[in-house]
Amino acid sequence: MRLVTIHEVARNAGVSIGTVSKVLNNQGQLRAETRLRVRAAAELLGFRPNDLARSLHRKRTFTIGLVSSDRFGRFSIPLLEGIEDALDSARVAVFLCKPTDDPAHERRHVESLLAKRVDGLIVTSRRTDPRPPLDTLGTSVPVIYAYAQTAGAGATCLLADDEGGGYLAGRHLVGLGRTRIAHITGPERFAAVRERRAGLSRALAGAQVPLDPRLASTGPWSEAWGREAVGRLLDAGPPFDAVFCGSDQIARGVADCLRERGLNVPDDVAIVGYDNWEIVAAATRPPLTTIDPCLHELGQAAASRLLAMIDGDHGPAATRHVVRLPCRLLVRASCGGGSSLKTADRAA
Amino acid sequence: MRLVTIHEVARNAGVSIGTVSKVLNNQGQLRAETRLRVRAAAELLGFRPNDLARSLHRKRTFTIGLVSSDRFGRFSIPLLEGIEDALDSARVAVFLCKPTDDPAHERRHVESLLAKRVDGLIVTSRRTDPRPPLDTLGTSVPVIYAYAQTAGAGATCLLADDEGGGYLAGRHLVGLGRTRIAHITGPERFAAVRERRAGLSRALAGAQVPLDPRLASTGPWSEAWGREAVGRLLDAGPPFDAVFCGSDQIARGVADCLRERGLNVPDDVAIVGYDNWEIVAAATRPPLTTIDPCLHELGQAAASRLLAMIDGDHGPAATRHVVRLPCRLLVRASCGGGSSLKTADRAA
DNA sequence: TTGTATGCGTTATCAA
DNA sequence: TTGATAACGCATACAA
Repeated sequence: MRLVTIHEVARNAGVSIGTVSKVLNNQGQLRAETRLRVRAAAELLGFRPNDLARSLHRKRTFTIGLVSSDRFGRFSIPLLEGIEDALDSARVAVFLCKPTDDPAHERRHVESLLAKRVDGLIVTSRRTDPRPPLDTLGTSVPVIYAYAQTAGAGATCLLADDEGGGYLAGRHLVGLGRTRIAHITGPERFAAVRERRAGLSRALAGAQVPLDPRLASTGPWSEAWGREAVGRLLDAGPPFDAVFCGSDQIARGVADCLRERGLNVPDDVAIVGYDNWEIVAAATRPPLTTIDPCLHELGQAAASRLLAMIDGDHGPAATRHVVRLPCRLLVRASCGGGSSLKTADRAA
Repeated sequence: MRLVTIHEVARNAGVSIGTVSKVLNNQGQLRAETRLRVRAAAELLGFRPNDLARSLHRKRTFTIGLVSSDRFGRFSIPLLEGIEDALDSARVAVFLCKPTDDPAHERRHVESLLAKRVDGLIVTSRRTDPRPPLDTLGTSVPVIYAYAQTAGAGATCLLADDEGGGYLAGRHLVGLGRTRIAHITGPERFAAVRERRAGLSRALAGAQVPLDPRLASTGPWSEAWGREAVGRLLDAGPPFDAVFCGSDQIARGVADCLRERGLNVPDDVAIVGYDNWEIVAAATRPPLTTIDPCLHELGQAAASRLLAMIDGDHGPAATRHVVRLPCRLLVRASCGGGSSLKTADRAA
């Protein structure tokens, strides 16, 4: 597949390659007729410039690398789409790297991306807990952590505001008049678990609603855990009129168990989930009011920021820089009140 | 971030760039001592060859482009991972393109990928129904369709064997002694729906078990549809002792409804799902026996095949070439029998 | 055994 | 207004 070069266009148009280059890049002072002739030739021959040669000369490739620790999961998709969204309008392409938690493997990937002279790197993860800093092998490529965090100095990290998310959920529930709020969530070791709880606490404290520790339980991120935990509360715990769940999956388990025990959601118990994992949240009976971490926006923000860094705006240079992006409350039916499908509310 | 070039390595080692190149590529006849010295210099300076320059010279970039119609979905993830898997060992990187169903947009993406001189293209989709052929803009880059299909001549398409999947499900159910098998699936317009049904029919026919048309219903790909459809059958249909579902989501709805109506799965009714969407299939009560379309393997196969095409093996040249990859039956608890978690069975 | 020179496909700087 | 020509960073045939 021998591709046509600028030389052939030049010959065909009866000009020099310099002229062709100028025409194609809209530069210099050229006769209009010449421009037309060159364009015609390029069109005719199906000329498409070679970005390799181009990038070799300019100092940019208009590509970036995406390296993920952990594996791809459902969180990756909105993130990815957000990233592509922002990058696409800037006409930059992204190299995808199969995620892995093996440092040696990651290193090889970075090596390869660097060899391809990517303009920047985005690091993503499934978890929001700190990971070791990405080894950029002595280079100074701009790096941004999206939905990932590292303890390294000078790192720019974009995260969802878990504390704010917890706050939104709590405020919504107390606003609805609920006062006995249970909290069923994931393993304590997740930063997200602790932060969301902090947000919930803040909201309840602000409304003088107590947070009963007997109504809080941590366990696996699963439906089964949601069923089990709420079942235990029903059997042996103090009464409650709402449950804030650590994930939509847990919330789903909670909703199923409550229904099977003859309780009505939201009349007897209101539920707020987390993640806005559409396919689960919308299929739950009743559909879940949930906290949307806005991963698409997070991806966009990360990409935009990276582009800015590439363009020389190194921001607060060499300063650790963690940004928390606001979550959104998405109201469905599981809390009653607004049966409006898309009422949104931003964190303070 | 001025990167060190081969010239600086040469100067540092006191040799010419030609010598450096030879050392780094293990070519020519060089004194061992020279090799060592050059390697040391390269190491010291942190030299990493510029793939752009390299690719400009060789006729390969060791990159491929992934273009998807439709949007990313959960099917994309295993497919993607499979692709990366195979590509990674061949040290080729992949450009990801934000999926879209807009032809103009797609064209722009291809344009950009071609400019970057990708060695090949993989087209993926969410649906298995034919899509318009990818416009490669007059070039002859190798293209392969993975979990996607096109009517164009000379296209190589890799698909999951839906007919075989339906057959596996049917054979499993009749093997378990079920004789009144319902089929609740997605919209008729999906090729996958029709083919899986064909496979089911073949299996039942082979066992002289009738396929009662009153027990077949098509509708949306949703849990709600699963509940509704099986509910209707319970209310007004002929009796049945098994349900083959078009997706794990539908199967989940079916399982939930049956349980709520007081029926036991698998004792009263056995269920086979489709997709092996782990997070749904495993969380269902009881966990779903399901057909795994083996998307990871499909991705791997597509990538390997593309690599072969790139290496000059154009296969049955200019011949339409559709390959169906076998599905796998994954036994969990929803059919009873094997409570073994991972019994696998390949399609004939 | 090593160095020189040319090409890969562009862009950009000068001359003309 | 246009045309040579030198980078860009590397590979390689050929010369030394």
